[in-house]
Amino acid sequence: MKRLELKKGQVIQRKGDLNSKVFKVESGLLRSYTIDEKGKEHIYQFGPEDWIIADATPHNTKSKLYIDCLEDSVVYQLEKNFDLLLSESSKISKRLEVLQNRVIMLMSASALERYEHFVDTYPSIIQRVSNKMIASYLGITPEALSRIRKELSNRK
Amino acid sequence: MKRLELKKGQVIQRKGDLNSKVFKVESGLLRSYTIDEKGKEHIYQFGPEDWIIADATPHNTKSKLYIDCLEDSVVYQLEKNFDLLLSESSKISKRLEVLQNRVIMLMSASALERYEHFVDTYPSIIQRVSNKMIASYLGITPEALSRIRKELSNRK
DNA sequence: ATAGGAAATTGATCTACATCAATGTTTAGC
DNA sequence: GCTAAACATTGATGTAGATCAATTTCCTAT
Repeated sequence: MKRLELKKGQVIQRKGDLNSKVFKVESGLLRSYTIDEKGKEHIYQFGPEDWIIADATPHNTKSKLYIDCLEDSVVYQLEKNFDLLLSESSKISKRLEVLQNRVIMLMSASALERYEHFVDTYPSIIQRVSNKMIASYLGITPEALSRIRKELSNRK
Repeated sequence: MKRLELKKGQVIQRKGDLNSKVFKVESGLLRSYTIDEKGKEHIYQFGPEDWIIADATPHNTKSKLYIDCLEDSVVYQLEKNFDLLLSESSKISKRLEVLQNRVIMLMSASALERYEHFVDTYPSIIQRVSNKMIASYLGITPEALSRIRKELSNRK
């Protein structure tokens, strides 16, 4: 269990890397994301303090996600030995819950609804990342997000 | 760990039920799904033999998913005591992997690409469920799926 | 075998969001 | 404090997939 002090912008895992690590965030903010064939980024998860960030592809196969730091961060790097992870069982069930909600939102909610849900669920993250990144997490373009935000501010 | 023999169509968990069970499929086929405000179904997961189906909302809160049987099935019902689940650690990592792929596909792939991916990944399920259900899993309408299938058959 | 109901298909139209392009506004480094 | 680059906003236009409606095909139960 290695302690890492990381700088904003630092990439700690690349798509295609052998996937054997799990990162536990002590402070700061990480994110995991993919880049598709058109070069577009899709943020899969934000990882603020106390969250776990990892690629879920099988142990020691090529990872599908990049992981980098959105803020200066301190993280613990664990070998992706599931025994360790499993000792954090409440974190796992939390993770499954978050993922389930994410899939349900992506399948059934409009971009506006997904944004409202995101704001309600992760109010602390909103302040810390760009709208471009929030758009990427929601699966929409920054332009679409800008219009949604305008629409919401007009309502009040 | 209770053994249940279930008939096709039987609903074993409803949205709003107290969520404390995990189902392990011995034979047959289950599915979990939500119903949105417009009454539209969105299939979250198929559960063929040897899969685990559960709602990931926290233990003993109201579940967000319905679970029912698409075929006559035999399942083991476990209390959602994560110790038990955790003893199945490879299943958990598999589940996380599947979920990760699902989110990535939903965010970044077209309906056609998602369908091709589904066919490649779950060839055995295609034969066993209606196109309507596959559409629901992919997050599209049956009409859209019908057009995609037509397009694919024309290519050959 | 047959009737009733679900599922699938097809066409016409609509709409949410993407894309492209231009302009304004922050932010970070020297 | 200035400059360059990244980010955000706005407008115009395009498009994938939704919706609605009408058949047609397939099941299932009697």
